[in-house]
Amino acid sequence: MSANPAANKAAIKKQLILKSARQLFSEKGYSAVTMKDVVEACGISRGGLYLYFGSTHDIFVEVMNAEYADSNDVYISAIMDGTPATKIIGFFLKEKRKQILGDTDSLTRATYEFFFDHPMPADENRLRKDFDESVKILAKLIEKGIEDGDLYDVDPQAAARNIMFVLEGLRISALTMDVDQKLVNEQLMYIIDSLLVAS
Amino acid sequence: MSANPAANKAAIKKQLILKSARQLFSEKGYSAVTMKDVVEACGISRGGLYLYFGSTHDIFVEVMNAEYADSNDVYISAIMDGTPATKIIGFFLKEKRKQILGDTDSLTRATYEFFFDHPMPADENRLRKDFDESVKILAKLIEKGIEDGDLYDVDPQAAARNIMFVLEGLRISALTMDVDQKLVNEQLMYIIDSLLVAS
Amino acid sequence: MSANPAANKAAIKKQLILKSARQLFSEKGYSAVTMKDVVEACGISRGGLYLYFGSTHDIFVEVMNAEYADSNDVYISAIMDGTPATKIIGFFLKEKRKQILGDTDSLTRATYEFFFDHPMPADENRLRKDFDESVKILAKLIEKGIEDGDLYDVDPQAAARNIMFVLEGLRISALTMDVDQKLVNEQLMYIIDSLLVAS
Amino acid sequence: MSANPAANKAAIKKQLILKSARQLFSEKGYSAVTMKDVVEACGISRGGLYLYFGSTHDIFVEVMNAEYADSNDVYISAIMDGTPATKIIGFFLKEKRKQILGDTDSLTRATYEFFFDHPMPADENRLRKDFDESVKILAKLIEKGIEDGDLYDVDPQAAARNIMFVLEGLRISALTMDVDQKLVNEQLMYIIDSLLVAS
DNA sequence: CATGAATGAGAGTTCATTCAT
DNA sequence: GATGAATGAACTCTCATTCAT
Repeated sequence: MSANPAANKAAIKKQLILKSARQLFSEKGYSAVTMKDVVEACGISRGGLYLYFGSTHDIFVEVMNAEYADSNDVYISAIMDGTPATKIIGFFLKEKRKQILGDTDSLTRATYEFFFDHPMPADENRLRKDFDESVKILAKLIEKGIEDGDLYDVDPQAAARNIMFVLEGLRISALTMDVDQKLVNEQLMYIIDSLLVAS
Repeated sequence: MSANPAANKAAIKKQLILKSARQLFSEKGYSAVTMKDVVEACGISRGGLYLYFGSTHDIFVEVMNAEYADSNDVYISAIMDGTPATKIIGFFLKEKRKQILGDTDSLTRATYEFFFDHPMPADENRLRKDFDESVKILAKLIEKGIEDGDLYDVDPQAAARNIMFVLEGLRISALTMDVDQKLVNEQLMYIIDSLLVAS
Repeated sequence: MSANPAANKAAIKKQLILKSARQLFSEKGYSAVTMKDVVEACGISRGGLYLYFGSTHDIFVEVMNAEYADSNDVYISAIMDGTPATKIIGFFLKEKRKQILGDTDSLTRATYEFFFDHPMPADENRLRKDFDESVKILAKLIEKGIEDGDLYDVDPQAAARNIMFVLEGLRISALTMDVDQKLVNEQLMYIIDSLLVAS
Repeated sequence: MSANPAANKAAIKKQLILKSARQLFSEKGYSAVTMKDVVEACGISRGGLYLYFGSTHDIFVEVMNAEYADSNDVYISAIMDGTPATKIIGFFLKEKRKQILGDTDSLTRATYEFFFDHPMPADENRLRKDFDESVKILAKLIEKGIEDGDLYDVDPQAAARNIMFVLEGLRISALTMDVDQKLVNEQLMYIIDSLLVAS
């Protein structure tokens, strides 16, 4: 298929680097990872790495781009399928809960560190893009839920953002404050209770 | 006047170091600050710094301890004074808002970085202690507000934690996601609206 | 010619380092030699040295291993050749005498210092191994000398060790006590006189 | 008695320093001991130490002078008392044996290190002076032993030096080569056997 | 005299980055 | 393209030595 096998080989090598680097970033965060670490982790030569990436910054940008790729399509589909909005919101929160608690192997810490070091305006900011994407979907779900009479009549946008900020708060707290499962569960319950019309 | 002028002088020097270091931490975060940076910032000699602190870790711990000292007494007093709970909550949120937005000169980023590197159980964790302290006060205020008939009858503890997680979410987002004043305002409004009994 | 030129080059570099380091150790002893000294002595870069050796300890171990390599084979051969034991013992002592007196360029001091700092059990101890090796050969020579009727009938083992301790005593004394050639000669004579059957 | 109590106080302080320093030298050798070590060991002030000694070199010289003070008088007395020379030689060797094996708390290593760093001609050399002193006494004892018909008719001087070099060899070997009690005993026996006329 | 804070030189070590092969 | 040896800057930490009090 490929007209340029060499380019292909390069792409494969790049993927190898990114995979090893991702592992490192998830273990040590962003700033603690050195080019040397990456070289050792992927068994490539020192000079070789520089053919593909000039810095850990460049590597992380690509790792991050690969990471945050359209993981929200599933909720869109569910709406289309006619699944009740309340149920989908439940799924959504459960998914986020998993991310918050099972933080092994996640890039959360590295991503925060990266944006500490490289502040970026909202429209170029991967973290923000992801946040806004989730807000959009959540708002849509809440809107649907209100239409269905299952949820209180709140401002869907503001409510969605509110939920997302709580989740963001839980996420950073899980990384820094020894926040445990119980607290996360309580908050998810609280969120749902605030929205759900008592039946 | 002093019974021990030498100890006093040492204390003054320590304060000088802590002050310079605080500045650095607020500018560059925790892990980017080196002992060399501190030395240069406070104009003392290389070896001199080591007389007082053995590592940036040690310095930061002291900076942090000095920072998070009893900043919540004011709300307790206000309750005693008979100020309406709703009004105090307003003050409380306005204060947090200032911290979230005016993040120049704050240790937020450094503190997060520090706890990334040094995970600590809740009972030794300055960040968590501060969080819990705020929760306690907020819960008390909400309870009072409910008694006064100004607030909906929610679980004060969970509600307080919910608010704090939103604030925490706003805080990390302000540092990493280019979250602006408008969004913060919106969220504070949303919080208040969720609690306040329509008059 | 070489199947692995890169490894070869590395080996050459290592040899260069070891040669410069050996010079330093022989001049300054073991503990006074710093990594910086070695770097400057062999004209490579600071970081470069660390590619090959992690510490002066590591360097010295290799220097020492290279040094004390099978220097005693010659006596074995001589025995085989049928040279009289008494004559070989004479050679042996003359050789030791040269080492004791011409102590420029020797590792004696550095070796002593090294074992001061790194006490090692007999079976891992290069110095001891060398000592024991010499004892073995000397004992064999003495045994032969007794058989030939040239030497008194002493315990060859104990006598060999006795000679070696005298030599060791002369060695440390030459380094620390300004022991001169005359004294060394006297002692070698004394040793020989003690063994040799008067003809 | 003292006309100058101040000078006395100074002398006491000096003794305190020397005592602490001696301990250090016996533990860590000569060159590893720093002025800082001494300051900490004797609880004196940093500047205070410099009032008495300008360097570890100066301290060690005094420690050494105090150490090697006329410890051989006892043998002289014994000769006068009419104790048989052979018996006194036995005592002498037993004493040396104790020094060689029980090397805790001894300055042997430090002394060797010191003379590595500061080679000194025989007539200013404490170690050599001590050696020669022992030789003198031993020679006298051997001479007496020969007169008494207990010892073979050897050159007392050379024999005495021979014994001393064996002892010196055992001493350095005990420090560097894991030489044990058995070997030391063997050598002392060998020495005695070489001298003693079979009865 | 005595103190101990302060200085600054110097050693160890790690890595980003380059470059000859 | 790919390699990995080599460089040198940067940082950590320790001490001998001085000096104001």
